[in-house]
Amino acid sequence: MVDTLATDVSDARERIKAAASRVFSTKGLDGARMQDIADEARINKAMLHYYFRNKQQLFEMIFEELLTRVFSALEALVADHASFEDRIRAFVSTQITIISEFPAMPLFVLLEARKDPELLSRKFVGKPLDMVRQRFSDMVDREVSSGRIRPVTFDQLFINILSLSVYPVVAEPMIRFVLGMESGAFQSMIENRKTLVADLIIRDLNPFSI
Amino acid sequence: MVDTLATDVSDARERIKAAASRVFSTKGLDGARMQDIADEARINKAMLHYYFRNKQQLFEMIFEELLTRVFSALEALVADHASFEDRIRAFVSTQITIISEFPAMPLFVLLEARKDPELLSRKFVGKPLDMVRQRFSDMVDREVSSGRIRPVTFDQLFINILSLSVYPVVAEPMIRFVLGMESGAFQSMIENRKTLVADLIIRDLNPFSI
DNA sequence: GTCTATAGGCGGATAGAC
DNA sequence: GTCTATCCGCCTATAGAC
Repeated sequence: MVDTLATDVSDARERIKAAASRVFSTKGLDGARMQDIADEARINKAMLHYYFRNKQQLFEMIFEELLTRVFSALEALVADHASFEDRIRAFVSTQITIISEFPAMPLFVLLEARKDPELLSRKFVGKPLDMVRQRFSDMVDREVSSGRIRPVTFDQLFINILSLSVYPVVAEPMIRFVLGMESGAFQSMIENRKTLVADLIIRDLNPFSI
Repeated sequence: MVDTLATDVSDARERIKAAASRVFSTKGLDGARMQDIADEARINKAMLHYYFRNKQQLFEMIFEELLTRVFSALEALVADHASFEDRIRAFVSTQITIISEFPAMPLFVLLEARKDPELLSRKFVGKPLDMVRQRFSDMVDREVSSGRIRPVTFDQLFINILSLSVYPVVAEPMIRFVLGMESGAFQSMIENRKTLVADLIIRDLNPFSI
């Protein structure tokens, strides 16, 4: 076992990061207790400060790693040579899968980004985000000008896809409360959305719709 | 001035509630400082404890009032005698307007609801939520069976409307970062969505779409 | 590297004068 | 009702033994 990329659960450092992901993403930065993270990682509280100088530094590391995963999903939009439709289907499905793993993650990311508006740009300078956006934006424009989809702005299309994919997972407590859903029903509803959302988006882009 | 319903800003109690709304909804329950709320309300910290026994009680009052406003918007869905389409348009527009006033509110509502899963049901028992849902659900079913809209489940329709309306406002920091938007551009984009989202939903319900 | 014990401070809450 | 001063617990962080 010399796989340096694999997450080694026996490694304290990796256990801490996994524990911190869970605790931060459910309780937020302020609500999280170093003791909670230590317990979750089956480690002494003092060891947290041995591996990571302080809470803020631990948080920023987790923050960055979570977002890197999310952003890398964007590459499904430009990476391979699939059709426009298939790219959207892949993106929706990936996005829902990732968010489902840490459903509260967008909550704390957005809360912290609001408290510290520079956080995002501080952590993600020089990442290939602009390029991905540009390429997907161009792709949308090509589809529009060739008449394969109806005229839409890239921005609104992107926001629609993200909203329909991410929000339902994040808003689980509210949705289950308002619609009176059990946990199982909620989960299969989310599962359905991996295709349902893509269907909606594709249908909406059809140039021959009303 | 004997209007007991109007919010009297000279009344300390009302100033505190307004201040607490702002502070809680931007910093969350744990991140909010009683001192911040006191400053924002231009009042002494001790007075907070005079008017509201403790932080938790102040929080629960704000929580309940914010959610009551959101839920009451649901009544746009069933209240008057407008057409199905107009009800959806009214609901989308109202929802975006309310959320825009306290954009971070869903963040802290959802975060707290996750930390304390009983919170929602504890605070909202006996409210006319079930009735509104039932009436709107029936309405959807009638539209479907009469062939005026294509077959959809009420649940997924509701979730789509909510996601498209609420999430973009909530996710402002992320959207502006990824799409490189200035504050002004973002706001007019949101304003556009008041009709754009309704258009999308209505178009999607058309039984003669592809 | 691991752990115990403890420092140190922040922030919620209260006492008590006015 | 309003304010100052202060208490006290909780939680981050570190010192220091092993």
